[in-house]
Amino acid sequence: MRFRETLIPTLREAPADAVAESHKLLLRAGYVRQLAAGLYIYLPLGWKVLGKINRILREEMDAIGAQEVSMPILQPAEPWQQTGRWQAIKEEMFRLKDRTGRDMCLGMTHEEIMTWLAAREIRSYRQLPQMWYQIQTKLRDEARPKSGILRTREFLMKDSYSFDATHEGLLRSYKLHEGAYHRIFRRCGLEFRQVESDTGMMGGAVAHEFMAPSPAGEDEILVCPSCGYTANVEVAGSVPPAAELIEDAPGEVHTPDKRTVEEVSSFLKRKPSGFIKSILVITDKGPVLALVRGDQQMHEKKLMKLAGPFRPATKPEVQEILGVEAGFIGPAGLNKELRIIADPVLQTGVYVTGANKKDYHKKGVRPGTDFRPEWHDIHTASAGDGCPKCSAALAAEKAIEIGNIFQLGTKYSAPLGANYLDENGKEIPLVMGSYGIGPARIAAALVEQNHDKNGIIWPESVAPFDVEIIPLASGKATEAAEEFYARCRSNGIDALMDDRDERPGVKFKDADLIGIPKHVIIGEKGLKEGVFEFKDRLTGQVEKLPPEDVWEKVKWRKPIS
RNA sequence: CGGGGCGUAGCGCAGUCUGGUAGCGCGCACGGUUCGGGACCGUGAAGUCGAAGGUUCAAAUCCUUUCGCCCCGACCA
Repeated sequence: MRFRETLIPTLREAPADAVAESHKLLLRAGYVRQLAAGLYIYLPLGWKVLGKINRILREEMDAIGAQEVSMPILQPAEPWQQTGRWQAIKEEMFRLKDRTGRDMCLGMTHEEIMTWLAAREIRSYRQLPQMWYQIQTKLRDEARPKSGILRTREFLMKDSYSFDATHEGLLRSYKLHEGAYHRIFRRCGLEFRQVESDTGMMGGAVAHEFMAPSPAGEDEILVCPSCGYTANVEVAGSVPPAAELIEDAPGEVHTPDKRTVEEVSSFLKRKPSGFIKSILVITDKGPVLALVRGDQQMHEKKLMKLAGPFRPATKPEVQEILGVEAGFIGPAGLNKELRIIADPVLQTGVYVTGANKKDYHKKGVRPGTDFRPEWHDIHTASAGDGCPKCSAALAAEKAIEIGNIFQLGTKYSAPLGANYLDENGKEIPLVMGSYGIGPARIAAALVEQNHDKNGIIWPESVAPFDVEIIPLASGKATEAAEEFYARCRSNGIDALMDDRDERPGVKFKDADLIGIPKHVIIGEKGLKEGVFEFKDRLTGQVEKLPPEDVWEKVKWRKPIS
C-alpha cells in the first residue's frame, strides 16, 4: 500500500486521556481511534494487525479439527433463561426488546447459543466429538472500560466449544485446545504463561488462563521459579513464612482502644504474624467468621467459593451477632455456634486474638484446641511465600489475560437439553468445554511487551506490513523505490511505500512509531555507492547493502519456532 | 456503584481564583526557501469555551442542573 493513499493518522503527541503504553502508541501510530468509553474504531493498520492475528487463530483452530461457524450477536432471552444466566448476570448484559416486546440481549459469550445448536443437531455418540468456533463480536456493558483496547465494551473474541460423549473426551478436547493456544501465542510472538485459574461464573471444575506478563495487566499471577507452578492469585496456594512461636500461657490482656492487628501488635510489641485476624462476613446463609494470620490478607474470591456471596458485617451487626464491639472479636469463647473458616497456616502455633470482650485480647490461643474451625485456604498468596508444590519462594507479576479454557461439563448441556444417545440408546448430556482468546488483547499485550521510546516493534507474524520502503526525496531514489515496491508486490511481500512528500526526519519518526519490523531506506547517497539501507526496527541496526542483498533480507521470514 | 480528576480549534495546553466578548505550540491550507532523524519565513482557515437553565449591562470565568471522558477501588461469564 501507498502511505499517501492510506489512512495512517500519526500523532506527535498522545491524547491526554491515554495512560497505558499500548493505548498511547496505538493512538499515536494511527492504529485506532476511540468512539466512546470502551468503543474503538480500528483504522487500516489496526485492522490489518487483527486480521493477521485472526489468521493465525483460524489456522491453529482448523489444525485441531475445529470448525468455523458464525453465531448471531443479537440473541433471544430464552436460552439464557434456561441456563439461569439471564438472572445471574446483572448489568453487564446489554438487554433490549424487539418490536413485539420479546426480551433479547446482545451476546457477551456464546455458550447458550452454541449449546442450543448442539441440542438440535447432535443426536448420536457417532457424531461426537465436535468442536465449533467463531471469531465474533461480543458485547459487555463493562463497569469500567479501561486501558485503551485492553478492556472494552465491544470486542472481538475467538470462542470455541467442544462437545464430547464423556469426561475423558472433554479432557482430550481440552488438551487439544491447550496445545493450539500455546502454538497461537508463540506464533504471535507473545511472552505468555499458562496459569491455574478460577472458573468464575462459567462454572465447571477446571480452568486455565493464558497470561501475558505486563505491568499494564489487571491480573496478578504467582510463579514458582523452581518447579514452574503458576497460578492466578485468585486460586494460588502458598505457604506463608513461618511465624515466630511465642508460647504464652492462656489469659487475657488489656488492650484499650486497640482494634486492628496493626494497633494491637504495636501495642503489645509482637509481630502481626502472632495474631489471628478475625473477619465477620454475612452470607446468604448467615454470618461466617473467617480467620487468617495477622500478617496475611484474606482473599475474597477464595472465601466466596466456600461460603457463597458475602459482604463484610457492619459494626452494629458485629455487636448484635457476637455481642461485642468490632475489633475485639475472636474465634475462641464465642457466645454462639458460628461457622468458622480458618486458613491452614493457623493449624500450628499459638496466637493472640480478640477476647470477645471490649478492650481485651486473649493470649495463648491454640487453633484446633480452643476452637474448631473448617480449614480452607483463604489467604492471598504473595511474593516471597513458599510454593505449595516445592516450597521455593514464589514471585508475583502483573499480567494481561489473553485467553482462557474451561472444562464446563454439563452445566449448559443439561438445562438446554443438549443430549445424545449412547451405544445403549440412553440419553446423556453432552460434556462441554469452552475456550476463548481476545485478538485485541493479544495486539495490546504485544505492544506493551514490544516497544521502545520511539514506538511499536511488531513481531513479523502480526505486523501490519512485512516491510516499509522509505525513499528520501529525489527523482532517482523514488524511481529505485518504486521498482523495489513493484518487486515486493509481485512476490507477495506486503510493503508500505512511504511515497509522501515529507522530509526524511518525518518519515523516519513515523516508521519507528508504526513499528513495521523491516525498513528499506533508499536515498541519493546510498544510490551513488550502489546500496540500499536495511534497518532492523528491533535492534535499530542499519546495514548498507547492494539492492539484491536487501531483497534477500526482505524476503527472508523467521521460521515459526 | 463509591472516591478523585478533567471537558476551551484535529492534538497538547494557557485563560476560570479576581466577569469586559478567546489565545499559544503542534497539525492543516496557500506561497517561497529547504531536504538523511518530527525544517524555516510569510499568509490564512478553523473554536455553539461539553450541554441546559440562572445571576449580571456583560459569563469560558459566578450559581444550579445535566452529559461525557480518564484514573483508583468494587465488579469482570
